[in-house]
Amino acid sequence: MRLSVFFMPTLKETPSEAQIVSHRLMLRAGMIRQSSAGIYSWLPLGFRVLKKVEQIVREEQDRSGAQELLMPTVQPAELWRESGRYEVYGKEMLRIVDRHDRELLYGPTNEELITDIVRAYVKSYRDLPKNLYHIQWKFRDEVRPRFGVMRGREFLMKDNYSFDVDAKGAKHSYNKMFVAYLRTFARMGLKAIPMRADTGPIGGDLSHEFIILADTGESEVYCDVAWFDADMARLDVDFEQDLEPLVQQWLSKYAATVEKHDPDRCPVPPERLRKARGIEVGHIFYFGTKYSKPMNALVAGPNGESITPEMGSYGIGVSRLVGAIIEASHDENGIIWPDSVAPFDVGLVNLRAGDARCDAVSSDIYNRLRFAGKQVLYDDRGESAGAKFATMDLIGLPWQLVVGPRGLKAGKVELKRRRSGEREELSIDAALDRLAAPAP
RNA sequence: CGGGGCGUAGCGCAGUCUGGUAGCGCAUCUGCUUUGGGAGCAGAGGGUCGCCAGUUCAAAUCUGGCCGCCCCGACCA
Repeated sequence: MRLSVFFMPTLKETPSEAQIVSHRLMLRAGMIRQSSAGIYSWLPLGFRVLKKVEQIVREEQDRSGAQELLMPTVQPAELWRESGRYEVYGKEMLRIVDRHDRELLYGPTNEELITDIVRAYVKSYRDLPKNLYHIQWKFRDEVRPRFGVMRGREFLMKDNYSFDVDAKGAKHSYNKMFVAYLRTFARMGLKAIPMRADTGPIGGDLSHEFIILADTGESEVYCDVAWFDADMARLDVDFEQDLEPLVQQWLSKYAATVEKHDPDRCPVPPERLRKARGIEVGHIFYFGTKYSKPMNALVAGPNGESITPEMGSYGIGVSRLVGAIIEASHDENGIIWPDSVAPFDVGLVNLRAGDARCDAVSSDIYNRLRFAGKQVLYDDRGESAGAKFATMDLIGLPWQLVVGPRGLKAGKVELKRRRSGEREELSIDAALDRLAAPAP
């Protein structure tokens, strides 16, 4: 993409409403635009990141054996009356009346809808287990939306729902998501710590929140110092094996949200315990028959008896993750995208747009990189060098490839790694080879 | 919902107290000169001062009502 035509309205100054760094940087980089409180448009740069985050979530869900479907944003009130949540949910749920005076709602979550689907078709214990998910926009009419996409009213969420014949099966489904979540966040370069969590109004007795430590986080948490240098490397596991030992191994390092932390019963000695703040990016629940029972979602058992499936639900805040990644990865000059979610792989900077040689070389590099499968943002504008570098640093692409007249005299270009700031003078071919290689 | 703040050009702000032709910086447009870390000069365009009433010869400015946004708290799969 040529920057001269790309719709990326960057700002030199920080809009006054933005309080935290991720919100400020998303506005300055032209990633989002607020439409009303807690509701945003995703502009091209931001949308590219959102789609990459979504795709990683999708791939790891699929890898775990979950199946993707898509449920609507608007749901009938009657399903929520069946579960009893229509009255309970309160003003946070956006309620709508259609032209026939039928009561609808904009879905804040989908337990009722998925349970309705499953009960319609799943009639035998042999059809279980099932784990179905979708990635869909949700609306929760938060009392006080804030922090940009971190606490919006409309937000993109991956939510899935497991149905098992018994508690043992449900625990396995839970563990599969636990491992899938560790993999998902690790791929985004995040350290998301699984913490014992309150189950809240969703009910149930087993729940973990995946939390990224950050001073701007809204959750108060306690954890073992061991987490601070824990390696969150990806786990290559067979999801069908017994995952309980692995999960327990991860849970052996203490971490809990403030609601679940009991100072008198904490297993971690005080000198090893840290109080911190964090951003919740995922939450998994096992809640048994809380929905299957009132909604009468029954399957036949081996002896013809009725079995009420054991359920769990598992959420990842996809749009929130975009902000959370920035909170976790930035410097004073701007965003530093992890390679896996960067909106482009390479920023190509033509320092002297209009100069025949610089234009020709830049254009050639641009094409060669694109044919090699790289996503390239080519700054072909006639701006000053300082403005170009500032823009590139702000939007935080993993690599910057700089073409300028001074370097070209020696046949060299400069390759800069955004994360480390390391710069190298290389021949054009060497620079292209370096970019073709897997990231360090 | 309680407390506080703000609303003036795309962004950041001054002007409001003390009523008298709507300003500054950045951004945008034109021209020339520039270009290795947010360039210079010259010129130009852009605002029903959130909305509605009221007071006044005259309202961005005073009064009342409404709307929106932000912050603290309560709230929060």
